[in-house]
Parts: sequence; structure tokens; C-alpha cells
Amino acid sequence: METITARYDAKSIESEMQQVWDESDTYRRVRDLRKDGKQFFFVDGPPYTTGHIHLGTAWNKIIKDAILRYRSMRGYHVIDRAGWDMHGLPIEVKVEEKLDFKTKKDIEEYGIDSFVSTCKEFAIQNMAAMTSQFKRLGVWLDWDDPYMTLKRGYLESVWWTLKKANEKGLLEKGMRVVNWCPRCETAIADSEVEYGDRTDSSIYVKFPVIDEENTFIVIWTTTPWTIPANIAVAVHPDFEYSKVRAHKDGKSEILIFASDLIDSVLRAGKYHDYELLDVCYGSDLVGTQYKHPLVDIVPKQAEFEHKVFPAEFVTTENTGCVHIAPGHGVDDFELGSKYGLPAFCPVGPDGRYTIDASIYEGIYVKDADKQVINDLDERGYLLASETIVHRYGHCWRCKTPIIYLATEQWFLKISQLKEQMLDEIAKVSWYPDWAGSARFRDWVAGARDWCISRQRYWGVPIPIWVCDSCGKYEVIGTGEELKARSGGEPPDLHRPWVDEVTFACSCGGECRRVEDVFDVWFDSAVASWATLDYPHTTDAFETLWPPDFIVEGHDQTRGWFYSQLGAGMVAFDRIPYKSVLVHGFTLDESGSKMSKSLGNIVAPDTVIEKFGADTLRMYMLSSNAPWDDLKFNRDEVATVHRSLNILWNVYRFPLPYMVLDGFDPSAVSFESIRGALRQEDRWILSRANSLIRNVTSAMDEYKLHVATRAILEFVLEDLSRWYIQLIRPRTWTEADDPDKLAVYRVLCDVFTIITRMTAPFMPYLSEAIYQNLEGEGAGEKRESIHACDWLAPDEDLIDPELEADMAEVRRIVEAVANARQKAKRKLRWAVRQIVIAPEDGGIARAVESLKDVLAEQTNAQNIVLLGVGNEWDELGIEAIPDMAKLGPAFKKDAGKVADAIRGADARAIKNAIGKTGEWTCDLDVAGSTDGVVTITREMVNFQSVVPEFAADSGFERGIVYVDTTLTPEIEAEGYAAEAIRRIQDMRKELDLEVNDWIKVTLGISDTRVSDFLNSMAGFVAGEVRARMMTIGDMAASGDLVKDWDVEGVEMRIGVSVLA
RNA sequence: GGGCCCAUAGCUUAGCCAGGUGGAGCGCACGGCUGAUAACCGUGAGGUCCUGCGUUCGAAUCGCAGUGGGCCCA
Repeated sequence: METITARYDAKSIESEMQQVWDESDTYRRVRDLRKDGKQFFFVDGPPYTTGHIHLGTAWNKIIKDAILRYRSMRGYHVIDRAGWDMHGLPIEVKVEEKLDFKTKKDIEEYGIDSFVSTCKEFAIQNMAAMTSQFKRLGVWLDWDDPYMTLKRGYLESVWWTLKKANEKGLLEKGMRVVNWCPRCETAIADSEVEYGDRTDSSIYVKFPVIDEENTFIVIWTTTPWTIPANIAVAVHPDFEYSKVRAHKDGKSEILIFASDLIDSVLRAGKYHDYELLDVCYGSDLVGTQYKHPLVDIVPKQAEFEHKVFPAEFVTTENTGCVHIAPGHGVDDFELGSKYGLPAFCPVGPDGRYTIDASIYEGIYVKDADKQVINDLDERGYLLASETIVHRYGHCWRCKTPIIYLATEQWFLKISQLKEQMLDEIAKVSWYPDWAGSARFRDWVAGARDWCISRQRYWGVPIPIWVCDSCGKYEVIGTGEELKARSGGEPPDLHRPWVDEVTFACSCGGECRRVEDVFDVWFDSAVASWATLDYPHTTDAFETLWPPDFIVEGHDQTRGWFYSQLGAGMVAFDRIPYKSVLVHGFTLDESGSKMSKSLGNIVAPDTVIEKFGADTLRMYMLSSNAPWDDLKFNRDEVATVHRSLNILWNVYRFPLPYMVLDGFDPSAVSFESIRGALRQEDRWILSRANSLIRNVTSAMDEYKLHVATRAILEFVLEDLSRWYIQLIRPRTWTEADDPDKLAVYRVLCDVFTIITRMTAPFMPYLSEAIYQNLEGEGAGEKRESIHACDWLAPDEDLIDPELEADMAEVRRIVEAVANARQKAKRKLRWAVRQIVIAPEDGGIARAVESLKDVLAEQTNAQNIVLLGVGNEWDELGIEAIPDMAKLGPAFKKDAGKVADAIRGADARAIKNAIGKTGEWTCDLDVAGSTDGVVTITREMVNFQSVVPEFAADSGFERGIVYVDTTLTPEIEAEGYAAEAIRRIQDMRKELDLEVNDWIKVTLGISDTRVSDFLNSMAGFVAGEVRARMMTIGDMAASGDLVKDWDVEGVEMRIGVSVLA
């Protein structure tokens, strides 16, 4: 046991503890210690290797760490491999930026092998950087052997899963409309689309009806570039549509669109008048043929028939007639499939028109809007053209506006598993419940087939080999299998090496791999078995899978929770996790999300630099429920830091005494001091054991905020503000008495509890305290606090009655402080007595049981406890006339009557009314009878008056009176205390050691005070360690001389050090 | 436009499930302590409990509608 630094220096504690952990490989040894415990299989949701952690990822890992440390202390064998998500477009985009690439062509020219190698290198570098950031947060995961999606074994788990899907008939190749990023030239998942505002054209187009002269169907679109691909128009069969003759500039034409929209459409087209010619249902319009408006410049369109079809998805917005381009829209494509329409798609993967679009060939579609609008206008088919600001999808990585393209992709048909998936969700424990029962459920209910193919380079290659002659395909499950099938094995299963492997088809043709790689979400989807190296080895899988627990943010509803569910169904027909804690998002102080563009990002490192990791952890865990969003607030972090500093001070306070006394915790048993325990000792032990109970039950429900707040509250309220104050005098005694040993023992026991309770949350500080307090000698010392067992509360030490009594006494002490302030009598001056008027018997019990504590903390010479309902007999009484009652009775003389009441003896009035119901006095005024007025009960109210020499203050269950009458004894002690405090102050100013001796001269002209001080001279000298002390009306001298004003009395004090 | 979550003092929040006088901490003001001292403690001021409607003897709490914020989707 050693004394420690004055200030809580998180930085040096944390680096020191980290070093110890590193050197002794503490993490591994702690996990080994628990290896026979019940298994707790946790799967780390793999962060993407971007290179830096942000506050959200920090929070995520801090939550994980706190829970896993707790579980480990509870005796569980925790399996906690860290994971990394290392493939995919985000890294490709970063590398492209670095190499200044613009298109896929640049990559192909650079060489796929070099490009992929660069991506790999980049991902590994980032992983290393992030690992050290997480470690600094104090996060214990298996960092030395993380699962990495780019490793061969992992990659093969992905392959195996796809093979499984194929065996179950869940793999499908199909033409679908997908979200397409024209820059990245790949399909992207729904979950990779980011919505943001964008200004686009908004046009109304007239499609000429065949065989009906001057008649047009009016459609509306925000993507003019899709008009060249128009194949049909959709109307709602049940809506009413109108045929109107509309007039403009002396001309007229016949327009068809939804009846409800006549006003808005005609206004948009600037028509000044119209006649209604006909109304019909949408179903009546079905089959109407029209001419494609640009057929003259897009000759390919002449090959198609253009007709009206019914569709339920049509709404009464814009025109009620929807332009259908099956090659460019999801609904369009589905309608097309239903009615056998061609998915005409004259746009290439680069977002430029192909030859099919004739004159538009080579133009980037988003740039073509204007030209299409012009071409429509020239032909007289443009009804109106405006602009609109609307939400539009963008590629989440490169921010390019996405387009919809009908392409051939690979799908997992999970929409057909929807019902089973919903059943599976219900089997999982969700914290909080709504995350599963409402949110995830809704998301899964809308599940669509999962497009797993991407036309990119850095990812798990899709292990499908297609025969170039018969078209049959084969799914390969492992590298071994590939070797067996082809006779060769590439050095790396990534692209481009794997692409070179071909093998013969049974038909005699040659099988080549499809060029696609997996959607990166599929990588992490298999994490729960890939991390167990399944299917290569099966032992771990059989004993551990499925995982007991995962924790991620609520954005993962559509992400990892979902992708794992899908993959789990495909591979094992079940959801691959048993319980889930869902956490919130980190927002800035004003509640906006943190983003680079807003410049409100908070880097965890900067917070750690200033306050330390334990403070950041404690802040993030205590400020919110995990599932609520966390508004990051720097001031609050500082507040938590201060709380930790108080913990530090509380821990530091007794150390010098213990060290000085050579106190050895292991040599003083609890039993040996049991008899010496005071009430306050029993109380703090009760509180500490109650704390264990509360923290444990909070942790078992993942209420980390409740657990951490309870700890902070205990440290601040119970320990620092109360217990330490109560025991201070006991630690100063120099004798080796049991009273002091009891305090030492109790403090050690309390700290045994505190270190265990705080270990999951403040791993560094708890370790530092543990190593010092329970270092050498302590019987069952473990190498680390994190190797210690969690504690069960000692129920025998919990005394709810005592806890309640102490709470009551604290309230009384506070009330006394309040009353003292009213009376301007500071705590240093004793009071003759405090009088407690309780409202119930409970107070009496508390006061009786804790009288010493109460007397000491209030600095009262005597405590008087009144009976319930009794008044203090020193209270005066005041009669207050009720003018509302006196007025009607005495009219204009009511004022005189009131004065008479005020002037009379209030107690006499009260007694009289108490006896006879009235009080009379001689006063000849209106309303009097023979010069006597009669005052009845309702005319006067009575109020207690606190005597001059006292002050009162109410508390919840009573009133306390403080009698501040000065006695010579009190004054003498008071002045002595004043003098002592000032001399101590000067000692400090002189920078004296605690055991230095001094000489004091105290010059004072006030003979009364001087006499008081002289009567206490011995006491004062003892307190300030003075060998010589003179007090009187003389000049003070010494190494330091200062003038003081003590309660209006001037003193000049001189202090000199004695050699 | 839809689903889920959130809204209480200047700030961060407890209370809400099981309706009955709204509690803390920070900050602020004033004061105290002075062998935890560049620490610590007390007192005080500060609240349309987001808005409106409803249920009820009674609503921060329950219901409905709206507003604002967050996540996810369309």
C-alpha cells in the first residue's frame, strides 16, 4: 500500500495499467482463468476499416466491453474475438481517390491485381490504426486474433454459405432493376443508398393517342432521360379520368388525365380555359395505344407497341398517369414482367446511352435531361417543364446520384422465407423489446430478395462458375473443392487470381467464374460461423453456436441484424443470435447528427487526451439509457471527470494514515473489529452491499446507465459527502485504538466493493486502486481486478432501517445548516442545542439511533427531541387579525380592533378562545357592547414565533430549531477554532510539514476575546503544533505576520518555525 | 409519405410501465469548510413537464391528433 498523487492523473494511470496488461498478457490470462466457466459466445459486429474510430464506434465498443467484463467477473467464459469488415466499395473508393482514378477503366489499366493488393494493404493498415484506438479506450477483445473478412478461411465461409443457398434452391440469377451507381459501375444494395435533396426537372409530357386526332395522354416525370425508354403508361383502374379540350394561345387540344388533377395540370400547362368532354374509369383507358413521342429519333422504339395498363401503385398525384420504363424502375419492371413488356434499357453501366438510344448515344443520362426536354418541346409534346427539389438516392460512398437499371444479377430469394424469419425474430431476447417486436419486425415484413452481386474488384469473389457453352453453373464451396474441380489452385482466392481458374463442364464446354464479387454485407452476415472457422472446423461451432449475445446501433436493423438473419436462414434455418442489445446514435450537443459537412464531429481521442478513457467510458455509459440517442456534451464529460476525481480523493484520503500506521488489511479481520463498529460504519457497509445488489440487477437487464449512476451516486453522496466527513476525526487519533482500525477495515471493505463494481466501467482506475489496496499480503489476491469475481451482496450487512434513519438524519443536518445560515452562525461555532419537532415516530427512532452523528455534524452541545405533535415551549405566539372577518363586524373601526389584537398578549387570547371560544377587550368602538368588543375564533389566526436567540428550518418530516445562545464556553471554543484555522492557513502558506513545530504570537487588543483565547491556549497550541504561544495586547512577530478580522475582532498573528 | 424511438429547469436527466404535492447533477448567485484544500460542502433562484384535444374526482404519467429531433425506409 502506498500513498498516491494528489490529483487524479488519468493519463499516466491509464498508460501504466495498459503497460502492465501488455507485459503480463493480462487479457489472455483472465480469459484462461474462466475457461471452465459457462460459455458466453459474443460476436463483435465488425467495424468497417475506415482507419479511424468515431464517437459512435467508441460508444459501441465501450458498451460491449463493459458487458463482457461484467460477464467475465460473473464467471462466464467469454468468447470475444474482435472482427473487421475489410472488403467493399468504401475501400475501393478511398484507394481510387488516392490513385486519382475516375472510372473502372483506370482500374483495369492499372491492373486488378495491383489494385486489389493496394486495397488489402490499405485495409490492414487501417485495422492496425483502429485497433490501437480501441485499445486505448480500454476495450478488451481478442485483438491478437481477430476475424478478418479478407482472410482465406473467412472468405471460404462465405463461399460455403452461398453453396448452401444454391443447394436449397435459394440462389437465383435474374434480370432485375437495381440501384446502380454509374460512377462505381455496380449495383448497390438498398441499404447502400443514401437519400438527400436534389433539384431535378419536373416535366409533363403529352403522349399522342393513336387514331384519335389531337388527343394526348398526359404523364409526369422527374427523370426526362427515361423517356427514350418508355414502353407503357399505367393508370389506376378505379380512379376517374377525364378527357378535356384545353385552350391555349388560340389553339386547343384534347388531354386525358385524372379528374382530380384538372386544375393543377391545366395551370401547369398555362391553359386558360377548358371543356370537359368525357369521364371514365382508368380501367376504360386500359389498352389505349399511343405513339412514342421520340420514335423519330429513337428508331428502336418503333419495334415496341405502347399501351395503357392498369396498376394499383398509381396515386392521384401529378397527372394520375404514370410513365412506365421497365428498364429503369422497380415498379415499372414488375408491371412489365406481369404483362410481358420488354425491359428496354438503352443505358450502359457507365450511365451513358447505348446505340439503342440512337442520337443520344454516349451522353450521360443525367446530362441528357435538357436535350430530351428540348426534343419533346420541338415536337409539341411538352406540356410543361419545371424544376423540383426532392429526395433522391445517392451512392453512399461516392455521392453520385443513382439510377435504376435493369441488369442481370444474382439474388438470394429470402422474401420467400419471410414468415419463418418473423417467427425467428420472436425467439430472440431484444433489449429494448421494441427493437425486435416493432422495428425489426416491420423491416423484415417488407423483405425483398437480396441482390448479392456487385460488379467490382475488392470483395469476396462470387464462387459461381458458368459454362460458356451450355450455360449451366456450379457453385464452389471451398478452395479445396476448386482445386479438386480444376486441378489448380490460385495463390489467393481474391480477384483477379481466382478469375484465371477454369474447368471443364460435363458438356465439354469451359466453365469460367462470373466476374462479380459479393455485396459486402454478405461478408459480415456469416460472421457468427466464420469466426468459429466453420465449416473448416466444426468443434467450436457445435459447442458455441448460435451466439449468446450481440450489441449494435439501431441502424443495424437493416444492416447486420438483417444480413445475419438472412444468411442464418440460408445456412441453418434459424436466426444466428440469441439476444441483442440495440444502442442509439451519438449526436452533437444540439441533437443533430455528427457529420463531416456540419463540422461537429467529436474525435474520441481528443476527449481521452483531456480526461482519460475511464471518464469517457463512464460518461457515455451513465448519461443515457444505451438505447436512447446520446447527445454528446463536453461539460457533462467534465462533470463525470470531476466525479472520478472525487473517487480518487476518497481513495487517497485515508492512505497517508494507513501507511503511517503500517496498517495491513490482511492482518486485521473483520471479526476482530466487529465490536468497534459505529453506526456509521454499519451504515456504509449496508449502503455498499445495497449497491452491489442494485448494480447487479441493473447489469442483468443491460441497464448500464442505472448501474453506473448508482455507483457514482454512492461514491459522491454516501462516501465522499457523508462517510468520509463522519470518520475524519477518527483517522487523526494517533493511538492504535480499535475505533480507528474499524474505520480502516471498513474503508478497505468498501473499496473492495467499489473496485469490483467499477471494474467493468472504469477498467484502468479500478485496476490502479486494486493493485494498491489489495496488493501484497491480501489472501486471495488475483493478478488483476479483472480476474476477480463479481461480488454477491452480504445480506447480513444490509440494514434498510439504518439506511432510512441515516437518510433522515442527513435531512436534519441539512435543515440545521439552513437554520444556521439564517441565524448567521457558522458551523465552527457550536450551538447550545438543537430542538427537533418531528411529525412522526420514525424521526425519533432515527435521532435516537444516530444521536452522536447528529450532534457532531451539527456541532450541537445538546439535542432535544420533542414528542410527536408537541411544540417547543420557547416558541412565542403571534395573533394575526383576520381583516376579512373583522371588517364586516367592526366596519370603520376594524383597524382599531386589529391594533388591539396585535397589542394584546397573544397567548392570553389563544387561551381564552381555547376555553370559551371568544376573547374580550375594553374598546369603545362601533360594534362594541358597553365598551367591550368580543373577538371570536374566526377573527384571529395564531402563528408561532421563533425566539430571537434561535432560528428554524423545516425538513420533510418535521421542524428543527437551532438555539444560538452564546455561552462563554461556546465563545471561547469558537474564537479558538477561528484562530486555529488562521494559523493552519499560515502554516500552509509557509509551506510547513505536517509535523513541523512552530511559535505563535497573537496580538489582540480586545481583552474579552483575548481572555477567551488565553483560556483555550493549550488546546490551540496542540492543534497547530505550537511549542510557544503568546496571546495578548502586543505586537505580533515571526516569519510570517498577518492581520485578520475575526467576526469583527482584529487580530495580528505571527508564526515562526522552530528548528 | 410510412415504421420505430425521443421531447421534463439555461444544459444533461430521474419520475411515466402500475395516474394522486415534479427529484437530481452541471451552470448561476450567496454562504460555509480549511489535516481530501488548484479539493470539498451547504443554501437559494430557476419548470406553460413540446402543443392541442380527450379519458378521469385528479394527467408529466393513459388515449388521440399535431409540432420538433433521431434512425430506418418509400
